[in-house]
Amino acid sequence: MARSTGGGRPPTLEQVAEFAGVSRATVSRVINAVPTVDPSIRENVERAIAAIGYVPNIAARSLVNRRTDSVALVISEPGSRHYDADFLNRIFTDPYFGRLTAGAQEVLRPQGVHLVIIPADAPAHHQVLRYLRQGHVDGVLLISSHVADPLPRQVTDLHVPAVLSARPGQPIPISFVDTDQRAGARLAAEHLLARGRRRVATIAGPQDMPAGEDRLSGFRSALAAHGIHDVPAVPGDFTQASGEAAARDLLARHPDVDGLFVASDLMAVGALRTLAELGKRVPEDIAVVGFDDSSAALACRPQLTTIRQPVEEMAGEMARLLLASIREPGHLARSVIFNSTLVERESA
Amino acid sequence: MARSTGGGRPPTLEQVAEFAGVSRATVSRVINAVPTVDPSIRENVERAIAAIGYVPNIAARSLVNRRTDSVALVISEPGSRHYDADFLNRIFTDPYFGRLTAGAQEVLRPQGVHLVIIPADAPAHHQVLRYLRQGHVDGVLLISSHVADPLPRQVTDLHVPAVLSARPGQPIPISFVDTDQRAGARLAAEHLLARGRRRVATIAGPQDMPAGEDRLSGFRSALAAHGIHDVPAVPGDFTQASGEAAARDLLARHPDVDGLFVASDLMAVGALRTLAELGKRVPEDIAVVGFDDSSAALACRPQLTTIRQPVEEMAGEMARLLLASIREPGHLARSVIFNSTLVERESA
DNA sequence: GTGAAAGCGCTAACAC
DNA sequence: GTGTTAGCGCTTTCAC
Repeated sequence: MARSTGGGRPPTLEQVAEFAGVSRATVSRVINAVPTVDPSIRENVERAIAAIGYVPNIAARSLVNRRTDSVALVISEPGSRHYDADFLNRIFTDPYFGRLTAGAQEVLRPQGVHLVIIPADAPAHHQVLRYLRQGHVDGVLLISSHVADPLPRQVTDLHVPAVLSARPGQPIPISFVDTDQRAGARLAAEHLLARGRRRVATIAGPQDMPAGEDRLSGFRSALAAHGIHDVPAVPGDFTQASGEAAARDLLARHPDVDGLFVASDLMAVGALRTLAELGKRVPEDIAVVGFDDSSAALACRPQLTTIRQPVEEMAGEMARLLLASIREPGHLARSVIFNSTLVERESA
Repeated sequence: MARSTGGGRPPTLEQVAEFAGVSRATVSRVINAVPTVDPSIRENVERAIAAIGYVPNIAARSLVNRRTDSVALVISEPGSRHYDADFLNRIFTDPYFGRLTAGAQEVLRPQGVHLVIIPADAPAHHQVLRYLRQGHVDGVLLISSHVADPLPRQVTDLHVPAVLSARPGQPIPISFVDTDQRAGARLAAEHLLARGRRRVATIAGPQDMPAGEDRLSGFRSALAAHGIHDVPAVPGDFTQASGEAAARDLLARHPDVDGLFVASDLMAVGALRTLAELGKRVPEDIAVVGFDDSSAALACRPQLTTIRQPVEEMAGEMARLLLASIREPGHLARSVIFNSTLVERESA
């Protein structure tokens, strides 16, 4: 690490040893909390460390350890149709990623493991893979939601420990965490039916994402089980703007819809805006059910009835799985599926 | 780096040398693009690298180089009154950070420098400082907006190259980039006046942030220059929800306001929502000017007239300053101030 | 133009 | 319980 001031290099373990009048090995033991060190010597060394302001050099340490005590949260986007800026705007505009980060931090931080976030749109994939191969981090939490995203496979080919945030689009041997998306969509369908809605429709997610597919097919099959077979669907891309446009489109073609399932809260917020413009009352004229239970669900009017995914818990589990596979090489790929629940608020 | 599969360690430079029938030094020269290598040998070595799938071990390299070719974008939040989750929700809900990242990436990526994002709320400050001291990165782009944030000073004390995203709350010797906040606020004031508004008010930013202070004082002093001295102000915290509440508060106390300057677009979007609920037409009844020109300004109705900060360019400049101070140790702290401009849309 | 050799700062056997 | 020693994988003088 270059120092812009101070000229001198940072203190080394060697200097601490000299200062404390012990060997390097002993200092190393103190730093690594090896129990077999005489308490008085330990204390002596700790004083020396404090006096000198010593901090272990991570490069030297990880050269021998092969550990960096840090992991990356890589947010992948395979699409090439978006510019960098659009992608980043989407990330930093969707509360989902904040929840993910919070959940992961919760288990990583107490373990002293650093978390760094890396956005990876298609043009950056190469650089991100290089970052991972170079060994900057011990493992990766990979957020990838497109069926065609090549990154999950490329990351596993690197033999870097990794955990995926959702069922992989293609079958690859990698640990992942997910919710039962179809079951969540079924909850939404049944809630709308219970509210007496029969002319139901949906604003779906992108059909090139497993989550988008599953929520749509789950919704439809739940309705089919109740004899409702004709369910209009308009796809969005999980952004608020797309929800707004999709709702406009949907209502133009099916003005009599009285129940609406929207595959993400952000899109639902957009839909709510369109409905307000069209003079539709929610839930009286149209009941709306969202998906995620993100912060957006509470921030809008009326507040959204939605399908809650326990995102924080899921991210925590991802982190736990990752730590396990870092610490026990040879660890088998494992997957954990969470349940989603219906949160009833004002919109349905 | 632990490998979860494959058992074997990644190939080393030594193996490449053996494979190519040259010395380690030569392979190293090829990798580091040292010009004085015989072209045929170079090619030979490159073939060996490709055949073996060699990637330099970053720990070994940076142990001697003291470079990691990566920098951190640290987003700091000194407040202890917020939970982790609130902070992360704020970050991943405010388009500002995406623009910052995009702007920095634009200059870092072509240089082969990795960028990692690290959210740092108060309880994490200690861990982040440790991360920086350990030398995981060569420098840091520090996003800090609170006057009382101790992180900027702590980071400079580490002697890690750093660039701040705004004028530091306390004077410390650190490079920074900023816009002339007062001048921006003046543009807003003059625009409202030019629109014939005289009963103007403002929803200000937090007064413990220089940006919040400057936008308020700049707005007031511009109006004072035109003989308007009584300017109601209600503070928010730059979030949409706070803008909504502040507008409600403001209008309750000053129902006759006809011009409103809101210190961030996100708050302005919230204010717009309140105004709509109150049946106020924008801009007919109340003209509204935002600040930032974020993506939110375009996504709302009516679209926001706002003060544009060239955030991407600013972040790019931060990255350039940082690279300079990494590459030329002893580099003096430097600051760059950008101009803001008024973007006229529908709301004023 | 290329190779030999000496570290970079740390950890982990292995002796004592 | 502590010290000695041999590397970890790479870069970089310094000879040749």
